[in-house]
This record gives sequence, structure tokens and C-alpha cells, in this order.
Amino acid sequence: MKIATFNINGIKARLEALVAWLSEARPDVALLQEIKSVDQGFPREIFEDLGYHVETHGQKSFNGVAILSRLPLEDVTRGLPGDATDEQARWIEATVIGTRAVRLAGLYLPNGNPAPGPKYDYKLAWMARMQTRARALLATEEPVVLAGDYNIIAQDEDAARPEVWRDDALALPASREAYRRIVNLGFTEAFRTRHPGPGHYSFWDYQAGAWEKNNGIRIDHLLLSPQAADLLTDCGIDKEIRAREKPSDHVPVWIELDA
DNA sequence: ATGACAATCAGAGATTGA
Repeated sequence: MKIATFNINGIKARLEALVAWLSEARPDVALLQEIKSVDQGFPREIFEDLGYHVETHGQKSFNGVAILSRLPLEDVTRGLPGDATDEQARWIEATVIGTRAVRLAGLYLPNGNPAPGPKYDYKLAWMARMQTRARALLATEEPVVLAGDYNIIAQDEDAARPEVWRDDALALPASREAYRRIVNLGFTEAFRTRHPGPGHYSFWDYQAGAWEKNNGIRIDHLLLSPQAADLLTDCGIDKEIRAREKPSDHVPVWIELDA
């Protein structure tokens, strides 16, 4: 079972690029972030025609997450628990049924800039809520994958120029600590089990020739419960699609599970 | 210190992103 996470930065703007990547990479499941569309505006028929089930949790203009799956999905839930007043669409869960069932969460973690400030407070509060939900999912002792745009540079080696991120919400000590509190519940960060060391990125800014200079950061992650980590056979980043026409500023990160 | 660049909504330019 191949599971990918991809911040597409707008479904309308990314339709052609997304369809092309799906046709080549052929993930069984694609967890999408920043669809920037309401549910009714998501072009679900295009993906259904490609053989995907489509589940969305959208919002007008901003945010929005979706799951595309060639395998059946069950028990779909929308929204991160813990704050009934939170109207931002950043979390969707579903159980995908392969040779065994895997619980998936697709997430778009708040950016948090500028820090300090209300947006940063929201980011840290959101991460505390995510920690609570992650603990509950771990307690099921089933394969669980938490995948998405974490907006977290976990270590300096995850940035080409770590010094410019030092005071940024993506890399501040409090951000990294909040991320580690989630990981340290007992998750395995999939990419680092296969690819240690610097120079691996999942985002390159549109500005100032960041792609051409390989001035990237690695902020898209897949966290695996112990039962999911047991099933991991491969992990990678589809870096090359960043060089195509009209790309997202993020690229897909994927895992292969024996499930 | 600012803006670069892109997407959205709207129909200009503000807002958001990372």
C-alpha cells in the first residue's frame, strides 16, 4: 500500500499537475493539503474517473484537506477534536482497507507566523490538541499513519539555510518541542528511517530562486505508530516534480506499507 | 527593513502562506 502526502497549494491551480503525478506515482492513497476549496467546489469526478474514492474537508479560499484512495475508505471523520470553535479545515481521518486496515490522518498544521502572536498561539494550541488525538490513536494499537504538512523544521539538517529560520514559527524551539512531544508518544518518522543526513527537502519557496538554489526545507512528514512502522518497506520524496510547469511549492512524500 | 512569488476572491488589492 503506497500512501503519499502532498500539499498541492490549491486544487484548481494544481489540477493538471496533480493528475499527471497520480498517473505516474500511482499512490493507493493521496492525502492532500491546502485544497483551498469548499467541498462542493472540489472536482471529485476527475479523481473518481481515475479510480479514486474522494473524501474532502474543505473551506473557502484557505486550508482544506482531502483523501484520495483507490482502496475502500471507512469511518471518515473531519476536524481535529478539542475545540468546537475552531473552523479551520486542517484534519481528516479515515480507515483504508488493504490486506489489513490502516487508520490515516491527513493534516495541515498551522504555519504560526508571525511569532510571537495570536497565530503562533493557535499553532501551539493546535499541536496540543493533535497530541491528545495522537495519543488516543496510538492506544488502539493498530497501524496508524499521521501524514501531512506539519509546518515544522524538526532539526537544522532539515533546512538548507537553518540560520534564516531560527526565529521562524516553523523552527522555534517551542515548535520543535511541541512536535517532539507528539513523536515521542511512540511514533516513527518514516523518512528518517531510510534517509539520514542533510539535503532532503519537501518545500522550496517560489521566491528568490529557492528551487534553483536548492534552498529548501523538509516540513512534510509521515508519522507511523509502532504497528504501522512494522509494515514500512520504503519511503521517498518525489522531488523532481518541483521543476515542472506550474508546480506546488511542496512536493509529495510517500511511504510503502506491507498492508 | 522590505520584497521577491503564488493562490484566492473578486473584479483591486488585501490576505495568507513558509
